[in-house]
Amino acid sequence: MSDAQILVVDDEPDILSVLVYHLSREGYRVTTAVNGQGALTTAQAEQPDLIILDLMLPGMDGYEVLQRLRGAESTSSMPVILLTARREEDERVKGFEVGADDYITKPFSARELTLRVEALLRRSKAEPFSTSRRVTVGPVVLDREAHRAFSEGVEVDLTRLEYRLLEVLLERRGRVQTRRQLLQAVWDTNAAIETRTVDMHVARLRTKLGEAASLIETVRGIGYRFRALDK
Amino acid sequence: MSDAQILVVDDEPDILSVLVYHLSREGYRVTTAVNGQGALTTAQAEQPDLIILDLMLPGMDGYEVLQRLRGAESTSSMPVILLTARREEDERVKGFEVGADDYITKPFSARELTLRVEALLRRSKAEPFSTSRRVTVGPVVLDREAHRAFSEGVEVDLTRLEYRLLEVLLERRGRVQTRRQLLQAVWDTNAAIETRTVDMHVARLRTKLGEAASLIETVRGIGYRFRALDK
DNA sequence: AGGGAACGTCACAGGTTCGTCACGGGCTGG
DNA sequence: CCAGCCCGTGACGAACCTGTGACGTTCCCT
Repeated sequence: MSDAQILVVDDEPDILSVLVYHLSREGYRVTTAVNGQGALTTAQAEQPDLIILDLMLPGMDGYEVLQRLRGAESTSSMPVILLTARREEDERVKGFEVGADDYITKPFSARELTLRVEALLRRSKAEPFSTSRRVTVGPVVLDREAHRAFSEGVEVDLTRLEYRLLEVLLERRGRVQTRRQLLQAVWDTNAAIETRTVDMHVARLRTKLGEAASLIETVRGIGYRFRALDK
Repeated sequence: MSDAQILVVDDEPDILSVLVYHLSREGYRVTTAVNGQGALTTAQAEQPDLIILDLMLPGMDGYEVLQRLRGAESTSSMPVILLTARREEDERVKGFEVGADDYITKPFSARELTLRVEALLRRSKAEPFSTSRRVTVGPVVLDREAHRAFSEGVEVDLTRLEYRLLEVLLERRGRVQTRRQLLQAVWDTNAAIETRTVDMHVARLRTKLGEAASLIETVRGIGYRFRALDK
């Protein structure tokens, strides 16, 4: 269904071949790398549309690869799915903070894999957010020029922080945002604020959004996510 | 679809050629410049309908180019799209304050590019404010030729600054204006004035406008906005 | 089912922002 | 030179915003 190119990074031959098999069968062009260094080089050279990255790699681990990807201009916005073992689940927070777009826990089913891949590719094709004057996500509309927000057609009166919080959640819709990430994005850099404060503002925002409140989903143990409603 | 002329300013040959290619394909006449000085000269000489300006330029950077464009009569109202590297969220604010109309972050897609170009050309084709002799927004009327203002049919006696402030707010109606932006627009270039002074003038203006005062909305923590009452 | 951790909600104090008043300096026209 | 109007600024109270502790509720794991 698609001719997108996907870079798969894993040092275990078994897993690698399973991934390649399923993705190829779905019609994706697949490139592989077996360590961090190779991943970085290939990402840079081939400019894939998506990267699937195992956390456990010999030498440079997945976090470091991800961090370096995010640091380089030409790869900073590439969608990345992290691949983790079940026992590494606690690590998810760390992964999201470094900039992962999604997670898959081993063992995974073929269906789960392709679902996530499709979702992420679809999203990255959506119109970019940062420069849009007017943003619409389901019943929620943001007029960034006027600095106004609407929910189901009616204007909602948001404070500065609430507005900014909504803006960030919309901009990264579909992706979980940890409390720390939200703090960093909404409150200016390293503010000395309790992460629980984020909860409070999410609650206030939800109240004001009315029916649309449920679009802000709580991801237990991690943070919050605005449900992606891509066409 | 259009025979508009676009000036593209970028010093990187790769990006420049990509831009030229896509824009030409859409039917635009494209002119190029590779540095700030050339951009200013060409903008002056060719009077393009739109300028796409990279922020990072050798010598004079994009901000300075933009500032000079805005300073010169013949180029002051040209629509400008800034081209920036990802990452710099802060730069966006700076850019808008200097007078950018839109932003595109690198890397960008062809679709994003043409969408923004079209949107901006469409917008600038709407009746330009600067040449209207008489402006009517709801109950407020500005006779720019006679330099007189009316609210609900009765003339209101405004001082020079009050008139200019109202003019700027009307010109950018619907959009939030920060105190700094208002200072820049109303008080000519970098006056050393407290931003709180703006509040005072808004207050005076509101008093004189009578019932229409509520059309000037306060956006807490940001600035002011004249409510948009389109036709 | 029980217990604990994570999350939602409430209330409130402190801080910030804004509207307004008052005042003085500066400019202008007579 | 004077009166009158503009205009910038400090002061202050009111309204609003916001961070936090406390407590209730939900969820998950064992």
